[in-house]
Amino acid sequence: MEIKPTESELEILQVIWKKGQCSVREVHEELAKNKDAGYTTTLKLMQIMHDKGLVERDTTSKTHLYKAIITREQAQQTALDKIISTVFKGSTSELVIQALGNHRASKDEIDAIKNYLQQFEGKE
Amino acid sequence: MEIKPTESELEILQVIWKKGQCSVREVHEELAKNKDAGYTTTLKLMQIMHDKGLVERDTTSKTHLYKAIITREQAQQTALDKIISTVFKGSTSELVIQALGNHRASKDEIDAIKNYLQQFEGKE
DNA sequence: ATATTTGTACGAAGAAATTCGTATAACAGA
DNA sequence: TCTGTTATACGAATTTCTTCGTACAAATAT
Repeated sequence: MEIKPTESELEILQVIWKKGQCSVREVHEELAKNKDAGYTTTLKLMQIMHDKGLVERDTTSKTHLYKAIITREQAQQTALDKIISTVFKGSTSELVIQALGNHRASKDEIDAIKNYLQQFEGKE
Repeated sequence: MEIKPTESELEILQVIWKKGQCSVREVHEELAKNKDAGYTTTLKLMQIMHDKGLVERDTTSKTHLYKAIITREQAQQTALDKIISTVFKGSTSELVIQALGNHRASKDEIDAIKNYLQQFEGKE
């Protein structure tokens, strides 16, 4: 099963992931902070996402509540796989280095990564 | 100036980046290995890319030769920026860790990264 | 009770990306 | 020369994504 949320769907998923569960209204309010689109646009997108199986919803009360089916990790993986193969020639390390180099990762971030890499020590 | 190649444009750019310069035919043959689309489709896409300023071309001979204007690094950066903001909550380290964790980077890749991180030692 | 607000459903317009057919020019070989 | 091949140009159909208007049901307030 192919799960590749579109750009707009990803914006919506972000809100749902953050809140855990929410109504169209909540998602819309959140998006409205940065974007400018009508309420029914958000509604329609969420309905489509439901059709596609990206989200599930609780329709017991009038205001439906949406939850994500696809996890943030899955979406991250899909996104990574795609760009690693399309722009990084399949090289994970190139991606990592480019990410660290141009995004000026903070000391904390660098530390987190160094720490993470520790676990590979034994395998060398 | 916004430079965001589409999915198909990226596939084409990959070939051009690899070969440095090439004809529509060459790009098409390369794409045909994995994909199944007509020659004129590739041609049309490359013409559009030219209109958009993603590629430049030498039209002195009958067979036009295309070169990339946008560099692989630019495309990498654009792609990274996008996914870091849309699925990684703005966190570069999360992206790095996810990339290392799920792509089973090889020992060589891990080494390359560790090596790269050395340069941050002084800053700690 | 009835008017207003708040919600879903859904068709369809609009925009962007992709695909392809056809016309036509340049070239190469018989 | 004329025939087949290889190119580009370009209009247009298709598909996918996004946006919005309108209809109508449910809840709320007056």
